[in-house]
Amino acid sequence: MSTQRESAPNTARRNEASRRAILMAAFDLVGEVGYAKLSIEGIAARAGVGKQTIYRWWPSKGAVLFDAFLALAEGSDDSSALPDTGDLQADLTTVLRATVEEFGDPRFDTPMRALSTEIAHDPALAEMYAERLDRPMRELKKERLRSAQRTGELPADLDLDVAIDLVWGPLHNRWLHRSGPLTPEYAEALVATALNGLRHASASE
Amino acid sequence: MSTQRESAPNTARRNEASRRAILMAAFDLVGEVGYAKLSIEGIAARAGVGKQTIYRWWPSKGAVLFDAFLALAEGSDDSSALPDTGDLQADLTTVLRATVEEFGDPRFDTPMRALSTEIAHDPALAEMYAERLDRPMRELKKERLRSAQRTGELPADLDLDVAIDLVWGPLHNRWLHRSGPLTPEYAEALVATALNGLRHASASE
Amino acid sequence: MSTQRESAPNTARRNEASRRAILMAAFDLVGEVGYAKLSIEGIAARAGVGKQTIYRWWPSKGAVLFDAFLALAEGSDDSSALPDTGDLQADLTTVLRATVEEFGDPRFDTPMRALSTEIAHDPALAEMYAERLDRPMRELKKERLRSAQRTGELPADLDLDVAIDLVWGPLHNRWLHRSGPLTPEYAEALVATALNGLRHASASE
Amino acid sequence: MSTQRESAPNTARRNEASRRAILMAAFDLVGEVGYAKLSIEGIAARAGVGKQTIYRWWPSKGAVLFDAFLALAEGSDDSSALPDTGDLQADLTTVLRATVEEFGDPRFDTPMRALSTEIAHDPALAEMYAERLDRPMRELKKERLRSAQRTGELPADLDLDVAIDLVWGPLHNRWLHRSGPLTPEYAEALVATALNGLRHASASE
DNA sequence: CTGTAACCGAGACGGTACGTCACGTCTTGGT
DNA sequence: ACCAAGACGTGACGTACCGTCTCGGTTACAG
Repeated sequence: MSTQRESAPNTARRNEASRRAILMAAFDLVGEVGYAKLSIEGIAARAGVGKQTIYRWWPSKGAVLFDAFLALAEGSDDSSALPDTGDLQADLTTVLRATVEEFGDPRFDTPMRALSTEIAHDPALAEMYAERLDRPMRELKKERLRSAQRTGELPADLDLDVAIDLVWGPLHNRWLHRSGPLTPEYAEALVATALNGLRHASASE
Repeated sequence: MSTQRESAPNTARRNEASRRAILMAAFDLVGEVGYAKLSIEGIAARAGVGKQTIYRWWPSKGAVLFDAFLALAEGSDDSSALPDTGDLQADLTTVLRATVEEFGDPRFDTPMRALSTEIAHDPALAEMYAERLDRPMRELKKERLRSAQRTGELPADLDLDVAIDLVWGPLHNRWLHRSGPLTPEYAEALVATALNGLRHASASE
Repeated sequence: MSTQRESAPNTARRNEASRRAILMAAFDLVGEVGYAKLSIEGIAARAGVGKQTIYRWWPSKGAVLFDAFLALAEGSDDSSALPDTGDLQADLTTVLRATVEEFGDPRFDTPMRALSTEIAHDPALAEMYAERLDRPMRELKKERLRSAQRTGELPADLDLDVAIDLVWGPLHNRWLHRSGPLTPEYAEALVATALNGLRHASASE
Repeated sequence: MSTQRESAPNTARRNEASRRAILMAAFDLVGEVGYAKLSIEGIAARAGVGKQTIYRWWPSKGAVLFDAFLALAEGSDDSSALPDTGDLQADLTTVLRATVEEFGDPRFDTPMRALSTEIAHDPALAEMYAERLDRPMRELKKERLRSAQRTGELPADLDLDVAIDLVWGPLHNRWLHRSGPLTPEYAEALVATALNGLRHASASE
């Protein structure tokens, strides 16, 4: 017996060139005109492709964009581990400072923002995002924290998911909602405070 | 000196009934059909109002929705202070647990999500949000933290903005991106870890 | 009590310039590209009008074309009577020869053909055609035949509808189906044979 | 010598089952959904055939339909002669009454209408129609008229093409354009008037 | 107490994009 | 080689809303 999906298109016959052109067009366009003005028609036109070819393979504008990100992520060396000098606070600060810088680059800011908000509205997309993009990155972060647990820098019983949320959550939040300036200093303060806790905030010095 | 907007409509002549009908229709509709399918035409029809009446007073769909929230917030007793029993961790846990519950209510979830993502794309709206909705709530939170500083529960030199981000950021983040289960236990762990810091996470017990 | 048509658009607010531009564009286009390749989009583009403006006022491509003909017919002096020299055969021959010539003109042939076949498929359109275009012309023809009845050229008890069909039907038929050459000679033979009957076909000479 | 069409497919290898399925599907579908909504895709799907198999053998939708008619006509006994009792008027009345009845049957009306209008727009098709379907029927009619010429019922110098047009043209016209009721009485009046001529219309009695 | 001007509902308008359908061409794999 | 299946680029469909623009009707201030 085989898994029988209703009228699922035959992936074997798929045109790889069109697929790539669509993904590239989607990524480029979202950076140029923003997510709100991104249209399937626009993507199709830019990619030199029929609209139906998009509708055949993706359920929504957001799904296309997501795949575009995925292709990009898989193409890059995102699989590289976080720095591990033995000094957790220094390493985290380095990473968050880099993230701050990345957020400041419009070429990343616009499409990332689009993906973030699209995910907020589409649970199916959120699931895909969690599985394919968030989980691998989260695993890298966990690895660094586990290393810190091994050296005794962090307690062994620390809930790593909470820990990661505590360090990266506020940063992502401030970026997405523009609820405050996104500076290297903020990244430093965040790491320091998260590591030491509110009660001992000045202990880092 | 007064800010002179070009051909600004005369607020005095404004029809209050229409304004309220529009705000109510916007809020109701966003809960029924979601933000993406919310349309000015739909709001106008539901409110029994001409489209022009909306375009006359609001620059965008998001602005209408924002005003709808504002009206709701001002109508409620959101201005009440956070609980202050003298035990900061207990009080914050109470507050975050309530927030978790609120996020679980679809009547709040859908419109709030809409506002959140709209803000992410519209800096002007973000500014309004920061000013009119976020700042007052943040002030209440700061007040509670200052109280804790006075009693010595928190260091006097703690950066309260970072502190607030550290406690509420991860929660809001997990809600918006559905990056994990939103449970009371998570709220508790968050408060405990944030207060004690990652290095001393088990010190709260 | 008033006649309550369901969601009928308010004719009063109608833009007359757009209406005329649409009609003209439709007529021109059908002559240029033929009925099969005539599209609402094309008409709208040529007329400088939104598609919705067409859909708002006409139920179908054929209805637009029909109105275009109607406007043309009303604009011209089609209301002029048929010639009446006292010699019925001569007069009918004159008229049919003119019709043959008209059918040979591509500027009339293409759109007329389009209207004719559209009518064949759409009973509602057929009704409109019968009422607005065919009936007036038929009345003019009847008038000429009645005059012949008065002078004794035709019997008083002749069924004029059958008579008209007999004279014009074959011509229209041969034109539409291209079932034979459309010549002045054919027009002459037709009139002679119809007037004298098959049994006495040579009696006209 | 044979007419050599460029890259004509090898008729020998043709799948007869597919051909018949296509023709049947085309005929059935045109009766079900009408000519306008008849599509190659629909025919292919209904016939269980690839689209290419249709495009390989027919140049257009109309050509398929025409072949479907042809197959039907050749399958039936349309080659039978018209009745010849010696009374021309009676015989023609019988034939036209039968035709009137046929036109009233939706199973014939819809596809016939489709073919008729398609012919009006496509000269190539018209030529095929004239050759393959119209000419044989016209020959049968002429045969009956020649018989009447032999018995002296009709003049020997009568133009038979004009005569046939005069009798059948008005009927076909009224059917196609719905320009009046299609009744047995109309058939009778038509025959009588055509035979006797307008000038002696009452002479048949 | 009465213009008159702004606001109001309604909705037509020129547009853009939607998501679907069918076109005619093409490629793949099976017989 | 022909066939079924169906992906492809193309283009039109008919619908939904966009934001702008009259159109009368109705307030509410100004002369």
